[in-house]
Amino acid sequence: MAKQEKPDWNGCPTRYAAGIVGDKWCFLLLRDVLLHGKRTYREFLGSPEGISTNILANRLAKLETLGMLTREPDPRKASSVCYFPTKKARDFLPALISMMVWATRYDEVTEAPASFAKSFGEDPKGTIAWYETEIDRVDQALRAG
Amino acid sequence: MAKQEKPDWNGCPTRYAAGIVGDKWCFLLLRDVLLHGKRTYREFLGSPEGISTNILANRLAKLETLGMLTREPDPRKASSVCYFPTKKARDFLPALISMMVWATRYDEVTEAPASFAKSFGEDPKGTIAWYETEIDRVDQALRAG
DNA sequence: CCAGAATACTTGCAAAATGCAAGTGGAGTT
DNA sequence: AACTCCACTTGCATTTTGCAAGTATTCTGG
Repeated sequence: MAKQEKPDWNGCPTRYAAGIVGDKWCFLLLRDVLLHGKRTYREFLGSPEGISTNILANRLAKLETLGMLTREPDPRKASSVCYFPTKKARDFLPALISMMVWATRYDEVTEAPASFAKSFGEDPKGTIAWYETEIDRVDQALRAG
Repeated sequence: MAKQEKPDWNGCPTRYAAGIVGDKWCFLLLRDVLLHGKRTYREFLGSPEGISTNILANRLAKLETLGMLTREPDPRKASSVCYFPTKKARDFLPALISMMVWATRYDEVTEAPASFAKSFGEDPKGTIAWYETEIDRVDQALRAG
């Protein structure tokens, strides 16, 4: 009557994060949504990494399924679609910024100014709040039509 | 005489991070090294996600190339090998913990106790210092032979 | 109202990455 | 000398990716 050992695939928070962020394209899409104010398919396609159209469609669907994005018609134009970050995605901001701070330190060709890491180190909450405000600005402008 | 536009593949810190962490297996190996004190091939193989041997070898080499791990003979046994986290890897701890805090909030079957996120929220530096101490303990014990 | 452009995808296919099982080679142990 | 343990490597079938082309719906200008 030994208790069934299930393969330990649930429960580990790192593994949970890896399931979402442990994919280059999902990771970069989150950057585009959270940091660069991108919301449409066309904007995502325009990112310098050059994601291909089928992969983009696949990852947008994945991120929607995972509760990171919501897919809504563009109020400005019915033929267009917007992907908005959910609260779950916005709450990922501190982790994303943490990774940027780390990368800024170790990527010798980084574009990010040293002041970025410094300001986050001095006032993490303020830095995050600033990005949240930017997200609100973009989304409110869009939803207003 | 237009200046050559290079495809903007360098410089973005998020992209730099994505190049390392935007891979499920690298991500989980960093967890094993930084959080679970694993150092040998055999220990990594034992993780519940079940990485296969060729992929493990490939990712260990990748992480070594990226300066996240150093490969050294095991002082206890010359036929064995240890992978130690570099400073660059250790400096990734805050980001990793940030992601765990986020995952703990959104993974409804998380194993992590609520107290974990709470203690990190109240004293992030202390939490990170605690993990650093653990890493030192493991590595010093190993290197002592 | 209609031709052409724009947007958000889908499809097909070749190339690359992955997962699995089995094998290799060297050191330690009996 | 035989056996075991460890850290990989190899071969091969399956899956995922990247690229190019195509489709359906919605604007836009004349």
